[in-house]
Amino acid sequence: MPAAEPESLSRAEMKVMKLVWRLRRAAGREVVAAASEFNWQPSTVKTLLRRLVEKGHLHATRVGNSFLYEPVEQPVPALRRALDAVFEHVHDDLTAPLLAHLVKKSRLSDDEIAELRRLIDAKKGRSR
Amino acid sequence: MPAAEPESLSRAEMKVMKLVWRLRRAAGREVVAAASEFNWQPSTVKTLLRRLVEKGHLHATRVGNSFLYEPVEQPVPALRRALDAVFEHVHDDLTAPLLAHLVKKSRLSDDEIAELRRLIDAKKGRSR
DNA sequence: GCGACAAGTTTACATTTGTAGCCGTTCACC
DNA sequence: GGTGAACGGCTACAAATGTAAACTTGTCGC
Repeated sequence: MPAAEPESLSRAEMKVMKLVWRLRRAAGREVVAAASEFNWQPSTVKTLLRRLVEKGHLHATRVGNSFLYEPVEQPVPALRRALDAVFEHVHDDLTAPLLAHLVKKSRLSDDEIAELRRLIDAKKGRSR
Repeated sequence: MPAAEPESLSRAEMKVMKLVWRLRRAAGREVVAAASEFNWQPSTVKTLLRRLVEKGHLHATRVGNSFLYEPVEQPVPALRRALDAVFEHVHDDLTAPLLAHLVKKSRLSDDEIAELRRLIDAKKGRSR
């Protein structure tokens, strides 16, 4: 059987996932600290962490009296799905302006720029 | 005073907005028809349309016994915000793979490709 | 061993969201 | 002018979400 569709993340849950991804893995306390950025009370963060574990997005291992939380999924695939959702059901005509926007505001290294350019050139001729 | 932040769209509401954007403007009945794509009952669509009007995302004008719904905001700015939300709080390192993914799956015309390429080249040197 | 503190667990609760039924009004046609 | 099909309005309601206080328990220093 194929892996079950990952249960979808609410906005707040997504924010927590991003914190954990940024920390790569973290004790509850660290997530709470990082979440001060959103002005959330500790209990709020705890609730979100618990829900994320329930939904299978985080894996928690007991360490002493606290938990270490680790993302079950890596950020890139997860964010890719989130992006795909935005583009879903959107007419092709809108793709270019949106991509342009993202490219403009992105911060990329020269290598990344070169790679991206290669990808774009590869599309030529195969265009719509 | 600056325009109030547009109230955020729920997932279902976003789907309806995409339908209306696609139709450019539409009578309730047309949206209902288009929404068959999601297997929604007519009342469901009605509720969503009403909420979107309440939230100020759609403008409704009576025409005979029905309404004509028009998007208050154009799709590109709205979708841009949605995309920005995905990238928010995400480490720069992840940007390139995500952009690459989007570029790969995008369907672009040769002109659009050329334009995008110009944008990318413009970033060179100014990179991180 | 005891108390203070920290971490997790339980419970709470208003709001938003997803999903839809039913009712009243309005047209269009007979 | 009556009637039925359309259409919007009102109401509903369970589940998910955002937000957090209160409670419990484990731990570490004294």
